Formats: sequence, structure tokens, C-alpha cells
Amino acid sequence: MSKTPFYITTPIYYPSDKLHIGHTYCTVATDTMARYKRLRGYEVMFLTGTDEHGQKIEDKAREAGVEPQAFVDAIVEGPRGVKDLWKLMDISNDRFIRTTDDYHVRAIQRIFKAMYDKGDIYKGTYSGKYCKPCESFWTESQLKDGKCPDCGREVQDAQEEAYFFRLSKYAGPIQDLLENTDFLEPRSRVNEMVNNFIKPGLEDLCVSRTSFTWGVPVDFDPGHVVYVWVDALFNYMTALGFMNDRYDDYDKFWPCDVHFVGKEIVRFHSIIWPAFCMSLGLPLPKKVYGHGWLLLDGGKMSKSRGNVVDPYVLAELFGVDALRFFLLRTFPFGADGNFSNEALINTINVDLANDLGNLVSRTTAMAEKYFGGALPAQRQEEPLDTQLTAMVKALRERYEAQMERYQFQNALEEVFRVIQRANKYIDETAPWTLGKDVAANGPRLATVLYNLLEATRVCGILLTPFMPRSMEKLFDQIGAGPDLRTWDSAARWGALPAQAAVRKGEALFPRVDLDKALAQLEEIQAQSAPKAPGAPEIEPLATESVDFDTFCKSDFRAVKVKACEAVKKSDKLLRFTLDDGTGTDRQILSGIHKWYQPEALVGKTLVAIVNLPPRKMMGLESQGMLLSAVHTVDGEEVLNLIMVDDQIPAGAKLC
RNA sequence: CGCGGGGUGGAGCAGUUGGCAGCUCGUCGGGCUCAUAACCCGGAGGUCGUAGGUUCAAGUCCUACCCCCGCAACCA
Repeated sequence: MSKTPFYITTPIYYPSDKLHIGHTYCTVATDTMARYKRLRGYEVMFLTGTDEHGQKIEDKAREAGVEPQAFVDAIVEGPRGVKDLWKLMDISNDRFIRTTDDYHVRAIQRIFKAMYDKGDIYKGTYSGKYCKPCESFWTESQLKDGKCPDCGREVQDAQEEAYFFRLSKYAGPIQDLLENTDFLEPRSRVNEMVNNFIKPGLEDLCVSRTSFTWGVPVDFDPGHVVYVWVDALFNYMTALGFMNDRYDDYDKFWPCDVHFVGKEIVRFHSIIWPAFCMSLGLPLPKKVYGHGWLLLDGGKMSKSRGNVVDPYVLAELFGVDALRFFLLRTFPFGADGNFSNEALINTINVDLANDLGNLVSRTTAMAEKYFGGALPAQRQEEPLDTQLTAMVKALRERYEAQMERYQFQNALEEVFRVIQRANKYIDETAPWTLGKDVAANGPRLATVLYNLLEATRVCGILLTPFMPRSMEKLFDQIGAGPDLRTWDSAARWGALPAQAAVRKGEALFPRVDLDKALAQLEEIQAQSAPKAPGAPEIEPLATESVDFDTFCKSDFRAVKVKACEAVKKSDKLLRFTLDDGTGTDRQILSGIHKWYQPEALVGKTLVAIVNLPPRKMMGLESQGMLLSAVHTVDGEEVLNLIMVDDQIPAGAKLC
């Protein structure tokens, strides 16, 4: 009898930087689900990997002065890289795909060609805004104040030849898929997709580029590389051997049971991906599950905010299992959650140390103390016992119901309810009182301890997918051999040998000293943070010259700030009321809130160009522009207003 | 009126088909001493964002408004 296959994937991560706690969250969730399914007897295929092509990698590699391949190799295979992280986190993936793997590259070329031959990919022109110095195309919405988001210079309308996928053709079937099936979960994501992208009309999708070269070449049209969509999404198939002969279990595992993805890429997986599958006439994946984000201080974590959490640090400080557990116990999988070190430590102490660890500790300690680790065979049941045993007997089913819905948090809730009940049971039965006369109370005492061991064993089995290593230690301590760690045995009350063979070991989850740990974390952060602030980078000098007359037309004046306030609804703009010496106030808007607090600028003497045509921003008129000096440090733009001597009178002309 | 998510005791969150508002932490008081200063019991503390509406009954459905947070071609 062959096992039922179960295929589950994480997204393939983009290795332009080291992975952070968010990637870890997604991967740990996927791993836990994979382990759960294996425990239940499925033949599991668990895939993760990296998406290694594209402009950004090419740029990053150039900055680092290495070839793109060497750059991604270092991040993926290198020390403390992606693979190391998954190893550390006990990730049990069956395969790891890199989009630079030969077999994948060749398969993508074949797939691209197949879609082209079918007529779903056609050649057209891609038009957008082009920044010449950066050699980059941008869409209207990517522009910052109408300028290149990278360098801030003017962009031009430009066109390039590109291949397009007829996404529009599949709008109907996709909408039906989303609205009338449970293909995409949680359900709340469906409206977002339909309202945001399908109803406004799906545009055909640009699937090739000529503006960079780090990608899968379109083999029938030199100069074009396959753009991310086709390259990345098909990894879920090529890793099974689709259109290549590196593997040959496509027929066994496709269609995929579930893709776990972050909410920001739900769109690609719930619209574009099924459209691709339809185009090739292939079965669609059964489900896409969009999980939430881990937020920091209520906001999202990002490099620029400097609040990225390093999973290495946390795992090494608190233990891999504790971190894995925390991520899935604390946050509802479908929604965003607030990550904090305090919450992590708190969860470790309360759930793992106080409740579970301590339960094991006190149970095994008593078994050793009163019976030397081997319980006598005689039993004496009491009605009270059934309150605990009934809960344990019902646990597997309740847990299963939650796990099948990907509700990790609720599944763990069920388990910990039993653990708490077990702790209470100890209080109720007061084994230490019974232990005062072991000869007389032996059978009762043995019953109590046995019930506790069984409760612990069943909980241990159900927690194994979450904390594989720690649960092995637990089983060793309570004397549960391999056949007492199975899914099947989790439903068999009394599976543990009557005499048991308890051996108290070291604490499963030591308590963490909150203040000490926080101080330690701060220290670690302080050590890694002051990475010598990178050298300031400046924009190259202009090569084009400007004639003197043109220059003289610009009217620069010293102006004094009479009032300054943030513009409502805008996170960038400040509104200045300025004295320009004319006696009439001048209003200028400037997008510098990121660098200056408005109240700090009142009274300063600044420089403005006053003969620019007025321009409306956020409904307010700006009569000129304030001058500032800009440079870049570590990829971050830094801006300083030009402030001049306050002795200069308002209106003084600069020349 | 761009789209979406959210506003529930001090903090962080649950609340499925409308039916006495729950959990964890914290706090106050009590119990126990087997255990990782852990465990168990009890108390205090909530206009469920605001204002209306439907209903015998609304945190839960409807309408309007306020506030916060994301997203708007690729940061899980």
C-alpha cells in the first residue's frame, strides 16, 4: 500500500541580503506542516529554495565587485547563509532549488518556448520611464516625485522590445477560481485580489527584459532574458522534474497541496501562477495560503528602519526549538503579528519552562524519588482521574482539526490546555502527600504518575512537528521508545508500559532571565550595528555645462523661517512660511520631513530659489524651492538644508 | 470617494453560523512545597473606536463617520 503524497512549498527567497526572522517564520511554519504530515504517514515532498536572478542581484554583485553567481553562492551556500540557517533551524526540506541550477534554467527555456508556441507569449513593446544613467525602466507609480527612485534624476519616456504573457485571457477563470473555490486562503485575501487587480482589468504581463542580463536567456531570441514570473513560479514544478530529467516525480506530487506564501506575493501565486498553469493545460495547485507578516513596533521591518531581527542571534541565545515554537504559538498564521523580544522570552518562560518543562521535571522527579524510576504494576483509579484522561484522549482529534486548517496557534492552544490540566492534576492529587507512605499508597501514587507520564507522552508527540529535538529529549526522559512516539500511539491511552522507565534529565527548557537576556541582545546589536558608517557617496559631477546667462536667471535669496509645520496626510512634506524680505509671506513646500522636525527649523535662515513657477503639492501652492545638500551613505539618502548665518537679512540675493 | 486590514479590561491577542465578553502577561489576595523562585485557586479591572439602525437578543448584521497600519509590479 503506497502512502498518500503531500507536496508543500515555501516561496523561493530572494538572496539579495541575508534572510531575516520573517523568512524564518514562513519556513518554520512550512517545516512544521511537513513534519506533521510525515508523522501522519503521508509521503511528503517539502521544497524550499532561492530565486537568484534579476536586476537587483546584478546590481548588488557589481557593488560588491563580484560576479552575480559568486554573489548568490556566498549568500546561499556560504557560512551563515540561507542553507546554514535552515540547517540551524532544523528545517527538513526534501529539496532545495536554486533558480540558477542548470536543470531549472533549461526547463524554463523549454517552458517559455512552449508558451510562446502556444501563442500565450507574444512579442510586443514595453513602454515606461527610463533613467539613462541607471539604465533602468520604471513604471509611473514607481517614480519618486516624477523622478528616478534610485538616483533622483529626470526620466524619459522610452520603449523596449519585450515578450508578454496573455494574462488578460485568463481573467474570467481566475476570478471564478478565487471567488468560488477555496483555492486562496485566508478568505480575506480574496477580495483584495479581485477588487485590486482583476476588476480593474488584468493587463498582459511583461515576461522578458533586455535591460539586464542576469537571468535565464530566451534561447530563441538573444538579448532577452526571462523576467521573474516564469523563472520563479515554475520552480515548484521544475524541482519535481517538469521539463527536465534531473528528477522524475512530477506525476507523483503535482498538483501541489499547498503553497505557503507571504501576503505580499499572494498576487503572483493566486493570479499569475494559475494562469500559467492554465496556459500549459496543467493542473492547478490545490491551495495557496497567504500568511501574515511579523511586525516590529507595529510597523514592518526593513533594512532602512534598522529593525531587522536576526534569527541566528535568537536561535543561538534561546534555542532553536524555543524560537520555532514562539513563532507558531504566538501569531495567528493568517494575520500580521507583533514581534518583540519580550514576547519571545515571555512565551519561553511561561509555556515552555513553567508549564511544559516544569511538568516533565516534577513528574520525572517524583517517579524517581518514590519508585526509583520504575512504577509498580498495581493501580488504584479514582473518579478525578477521568478529567485528565478524557482530555488527553480527545486531544489528538482536536489538534488535528486545527492543523488541517493551518491554525498552528490553535493547535498548540489545545495541547497546552492539557498541559495546564496536568499541572492542576498534580495539585489535586498531591502525590507528595501520598509519597509520605509509599508502602500504603503505592498503587494510587503509581496511577497518578502514570497518568501524568501518558499525558506528557501524548502532548510530546503532538509537539514533535514544532520542536523535534526537544521532544526527543522528553521521550527519553519518560521512557517512551520509538513506537510510543507515533501518530497512531497518540490516540492510544495506556500505550506506555505500566512500569515505565523514567530517567530525569536536565531541564528541557531553562527559564530565561528577562532583563539579562534583553541586555545581552542589546549588546549584540550594539556590536553589529556600528559597522563603520560607509563612506559618503556623492552624485557624479554634471558633464553638461550651463551658460552664464542661464545661471544668472536663477534668483537665490536668503529667507527666514517664520513658521513651519507638517502637511497633513503627507509623510514627507513640510510647509514653510518664509520671510523673503518683500514684506509678503512666501509659502514653500519641501519634502524633507524625514530629516527635519518642523519646530526645529523656525527662526533659521535658509536659501531658496524664488523664481521657479509655483507648483501645487497636496493641494497647497509652493512658491519656490529650498536648497539643500544631498549625499548617500550605505544606500540611504542623507539631506542637509543649506543654513546660512542668521545675520544675513531676509531677501539678500545670492550671486 | 484607489485597494485592503485593524480599532475588545494596564500590555499583547481570541471571539466560528448574532444568545450571559474569553486567553496570556501584569496586578491584588490565598493555597501548596513534588518541581526550572516554578504549580494551583480566587479577586479587581472592559462605554467591545464614535453615532445611528435591524432584532426578543449585536463585539458579531446594516449605514455613516473618526483613528491606526499596510499595499499600489516583486522586502516572508
